[in-house]
Amino acid sequence: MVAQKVRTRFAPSPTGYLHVGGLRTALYNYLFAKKMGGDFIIRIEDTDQSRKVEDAQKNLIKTLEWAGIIADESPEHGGNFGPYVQSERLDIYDKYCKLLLEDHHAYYCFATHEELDENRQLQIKQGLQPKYNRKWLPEEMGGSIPPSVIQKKLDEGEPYVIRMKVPDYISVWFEDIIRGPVEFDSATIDDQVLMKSDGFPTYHFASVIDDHLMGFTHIIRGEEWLSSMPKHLLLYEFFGWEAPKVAHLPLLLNPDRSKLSKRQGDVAVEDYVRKGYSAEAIINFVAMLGWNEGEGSEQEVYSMTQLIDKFSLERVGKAGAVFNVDKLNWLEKQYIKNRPTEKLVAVIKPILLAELEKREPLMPLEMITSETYLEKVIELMRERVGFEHEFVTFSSYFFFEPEAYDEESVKKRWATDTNDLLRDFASILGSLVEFSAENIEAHLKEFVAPKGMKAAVLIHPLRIVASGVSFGPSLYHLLEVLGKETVLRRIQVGLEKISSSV
RNA sequence: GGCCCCAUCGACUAGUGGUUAGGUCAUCACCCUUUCAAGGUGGUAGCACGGGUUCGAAUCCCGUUGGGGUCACCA
Repeated sequence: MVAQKVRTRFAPSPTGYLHVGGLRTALYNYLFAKKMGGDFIIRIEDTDQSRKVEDAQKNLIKTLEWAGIIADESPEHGGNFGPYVQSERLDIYDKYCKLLLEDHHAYYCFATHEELDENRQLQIKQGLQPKYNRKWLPEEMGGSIPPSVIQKKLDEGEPYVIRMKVPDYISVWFEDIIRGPVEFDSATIDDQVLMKSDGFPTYHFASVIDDHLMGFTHIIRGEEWLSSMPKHLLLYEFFGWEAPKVAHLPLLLNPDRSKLSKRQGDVAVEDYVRKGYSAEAIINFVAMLGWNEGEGSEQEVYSMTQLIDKFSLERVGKAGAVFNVDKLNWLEKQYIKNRPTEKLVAVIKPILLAELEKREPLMPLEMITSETYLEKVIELMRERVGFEHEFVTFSSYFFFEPEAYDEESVKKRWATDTNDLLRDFASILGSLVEFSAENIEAHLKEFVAPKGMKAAVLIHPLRIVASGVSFGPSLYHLLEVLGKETVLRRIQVGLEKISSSV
């Protein structure tokens, strides 16, 4: 037998942003499909019209693509199994629902919301599991409603839903790729609504039909679906279809181990994008939340290609994983450290240009926006920033004059003779022909030595007047990159501002 | 509450009967150093508990506890 081509799907509902948990589900589906040489498909589950959000579909797909998860078939790019939006497949669900009705696997239910609620309350009060009481189960299916009554209601145009009839006294068993065998008693399964009164199918019904029709070989989804698996299995059985293999992923957790939610931090991928995390770091991070290569591997940094190469569902863990931002931050730094300079230049330049819309530099515009200048800034800063945008925001003194001087540092580093020293050394700097780090260092040491002072007495004040802050790259290199003109100006300005405040 | 799933350092995890229980993040100390990073070295820290099975259990079985999910005309 020729193995069929693997097909997996990510099936979000267009109700808003892409959740990081959703990103991981999509990623695992994608990795598995690509690893197996198969296809990854995006399907939109918009059967709840009331929760539909404008543009959500577009944003979902856009965000996935930003992350590097490109679908082989999707509502945006088409494919041979469309339409890929469930609201465009209504006639299909109708057709299959009729089949179920004919085969007595489903029945009309005219119960009102009030009735259902009442019933539920009663059952809860009695300590029972809330379940539909099958009041509308027709005679021919073992219930008490004669066909004529149903027909009459139908003729009168009474609103109704269609429910599946869960067989009594059976047990539903399946093998989860991640969890192994799982078993349910049919007594615990409700007669799930298949078609809602607005004519739309429920998730359970639509996804089973689509998963079959679209030819998916593997269903990889969150653990929250595990308990509805038996319903889906029953539907496959009703239709006589072979069920796809399933894998239920462990959930992503808050630091307090509850299900990952807002309130305790950001859950939208877009939030992390906005903060400046890169696709590589987020994908890498999310991939490791629940999966690892095993076999003694100690690799932490994986590219998408490597992930595809190494991924396997068998190595996905069973327990929920806490979304720990510390490690994400560390990964982001790893990527910045190793990203090619020209790539960083390309990213930083637009950020700088945007900043230049808001702030006026004193340094020559051509200079600070030039590639060679940006390359130097990157060289000095790449091991000191946590995000790409920090090349501009965290070390803005490479582009703009310091607006203030860190008070505590001034207090700590300024002695009575500091201003004089600074002034004297400025004139030495002014006379330098070669304004290089080595040369600056040599002259500074020469200047300080005969006075019996340590270089630090000048180094720290110089850094503060040059940058406004007490931390940063090597002072000598900082000065070199800034250039003589800027350095002299900043010393001058710094002396004025600081002496007036000290 | 019923049903289902899960359980190794604070976090992510390696580990599938015999290991000084390993790695990474975080944390602490030291080194490097003009600062901040980066880097280096070292440290603190874990098998939830109780029973079995076995010569021997983190590993297998049962129970307890704890956590989570789910019980909608939402997905």
